[in-house]
Amino acid sequence: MPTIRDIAKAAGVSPASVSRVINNGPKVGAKTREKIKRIIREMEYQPNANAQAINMQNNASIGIVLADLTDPLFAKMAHGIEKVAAEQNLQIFLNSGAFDRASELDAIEVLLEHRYQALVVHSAMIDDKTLIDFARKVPGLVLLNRYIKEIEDRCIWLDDKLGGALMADHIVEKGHQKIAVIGVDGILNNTRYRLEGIKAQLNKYPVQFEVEMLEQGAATYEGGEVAVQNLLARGVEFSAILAYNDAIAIGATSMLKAHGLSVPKDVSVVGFNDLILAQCIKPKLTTIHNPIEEMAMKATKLALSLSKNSDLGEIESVADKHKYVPVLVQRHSVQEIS
Amino acid sequence: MPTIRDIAKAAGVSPASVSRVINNGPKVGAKTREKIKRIIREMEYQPNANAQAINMQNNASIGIVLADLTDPLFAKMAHGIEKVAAEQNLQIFLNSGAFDRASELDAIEVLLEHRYQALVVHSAMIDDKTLIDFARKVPGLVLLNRYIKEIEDRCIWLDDKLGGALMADHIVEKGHQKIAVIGVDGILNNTRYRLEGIKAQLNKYPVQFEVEMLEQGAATYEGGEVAVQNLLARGVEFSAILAYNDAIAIGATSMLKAHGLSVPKDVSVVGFNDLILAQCIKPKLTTIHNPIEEMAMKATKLALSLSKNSDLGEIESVADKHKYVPVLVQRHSVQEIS
DNA sequence: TTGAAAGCGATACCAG
DNA sequence: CTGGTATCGCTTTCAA
Repeated sequence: MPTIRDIAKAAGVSPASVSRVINNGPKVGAKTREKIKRIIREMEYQPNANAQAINMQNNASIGIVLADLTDPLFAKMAHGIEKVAAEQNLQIFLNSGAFDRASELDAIEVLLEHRYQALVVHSAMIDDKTLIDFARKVPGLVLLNRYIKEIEDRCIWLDDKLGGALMADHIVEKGHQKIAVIGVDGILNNTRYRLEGIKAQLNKYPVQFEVEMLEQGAATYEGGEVAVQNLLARGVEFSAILAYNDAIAIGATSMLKAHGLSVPKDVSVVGFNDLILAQCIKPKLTTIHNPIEEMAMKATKLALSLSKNSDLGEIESVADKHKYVPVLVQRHSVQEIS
Repeated sequence: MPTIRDIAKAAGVSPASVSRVINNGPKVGAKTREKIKRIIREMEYQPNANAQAINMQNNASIGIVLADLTDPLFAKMAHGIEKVAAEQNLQIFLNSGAFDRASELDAIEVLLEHRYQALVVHSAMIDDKTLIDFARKVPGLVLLNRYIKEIEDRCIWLDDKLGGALMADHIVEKGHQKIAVIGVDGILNNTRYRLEGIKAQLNKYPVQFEVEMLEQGAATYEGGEVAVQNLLARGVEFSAILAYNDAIAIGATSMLKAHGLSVPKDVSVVGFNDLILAQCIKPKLTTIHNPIEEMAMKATKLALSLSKNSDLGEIESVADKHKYVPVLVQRHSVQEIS
């Protein structure tokens, strides 16, 4: 693999000139430039990005950490990030954490060791304190889909509480009183906030939320199945289910059917996220739209601008610009009852 | 950000010793080692991976290029790669191509510039010739989900022709004669091979494949919808649909329903890939299982071993180890007719 | 066991 | 315009 010096030698110039050509710098004669370009092509020279990075004291591409590649929400996030990266002609380096604290930490650390200046982090398992430390240390680090008060100007998050309230509101308005909720295990705050939203909203009506109505499990199709199975096994009565996400909702639907219960006739179901999945099944799922792609784009832009210009004081209220609002999408999995 | 020299100074030793400690090298006294470690922790020193890479002439992590992050198959691939990366305690750097020749090329190029030695590439838009060139140049490059004869020892692929044959076989055995096929646009060979498999198998029966039975479109849910719409609009008669993938199959199913046609009563549908999606819908989709995760794991291991040991001659027949076989999964979207 | 010093591949300043 | 060269942060002989 030829180096810049090999090229220089072959072209009969100095490495300095070659470097100028590589970086489209000025101060190179037209013929010299052409000649160097030719040699570069002929020798199939490829600049060593590591050597470049070591000099420029930074890494131009943008680094991403995602909690879990198998989460379907991931595709939308990644897509959003990709969009703005493409716009700016930047590469993205993605390092996944596989839903495990140690590997999430590892992923961030590796990105830092490579000196990426703009970091978009979607962490599910790392505690607030550690993330705050990282954020303080790295000006271009932005947290996607997570809210931490102390560094809210570095977070892009969804108003999960509102999301929960939206679900509760809708289902109560449709006349439901016995409402089961399927949440997920883990330290994610999303689930906690959504639950809070649900409870708070329910309490505004003469509908109380009882703990036995809550089932926790995995955030997957299978998780939805077992949750319903447990609910049924425990003999709790319900005419509606509010699920933590679409996959759970769909798993729940399928298990209900297996038990002879039809959706929405016998049980209404509400999902969350509004992934494409929600529109593929019958009945089409009523769910909460999660603008995660926009959020990802925003996070990326923010990380990029912070990494370049760490002292650019934000004037506007952070909450206005960084908190995104979920909206209810009515489809056919909820039925009005008397 | 402290450098190795800062640490050395603070510890009153030479950078050489610090380097040895960082790399768990030998030849460092126990107390010296401890002292250095302490200082490293205190000063929050993080080695500069770029500087390391420049010296070691290579990049230990493994690089991945994926054609399109939004493809659901991607999650499974990524997961497979991730699994073996985690086993070996390696990081993965993913660079996505967004289904566009230029960005796929870019993605590979960037990875090469960073001197990643092990590369797993899932390219959909780059032509054979270019990929062959890359493969010749980079010993640790492996093509996932693609077959190129000239470099078949560097490819991990699915027997798409067999996949097509499996579909055809099953549907004909169930008594179908009028069989529509939904393929996809683009230069992917998968679709071509599957189609060949379908045709070849059909021809073994007294069932001819007619061009008007073929519809091409996007490899998505929406693609399936419009394909069915076109089929119907063109007035072609069919009792079965073989789809390029599950998403298309599901989109097709939904559009059929919209036209008052029920699956599998009026029309049988067969998908491809066997993603989780296939089991979430009603009726559960009969499809071809695609062992993409295993394939991804194999590709990763291969890339890793090639990058380390480029002259390790493979003894076994490549085709036996690199060609994966699809298998039919019968569920409920196909009905026997007389 | 330790340190001095020569690279690794590229950039950029300073002369010419 | 062009070239020499110090430098970036780290690894790795080679001596001591």
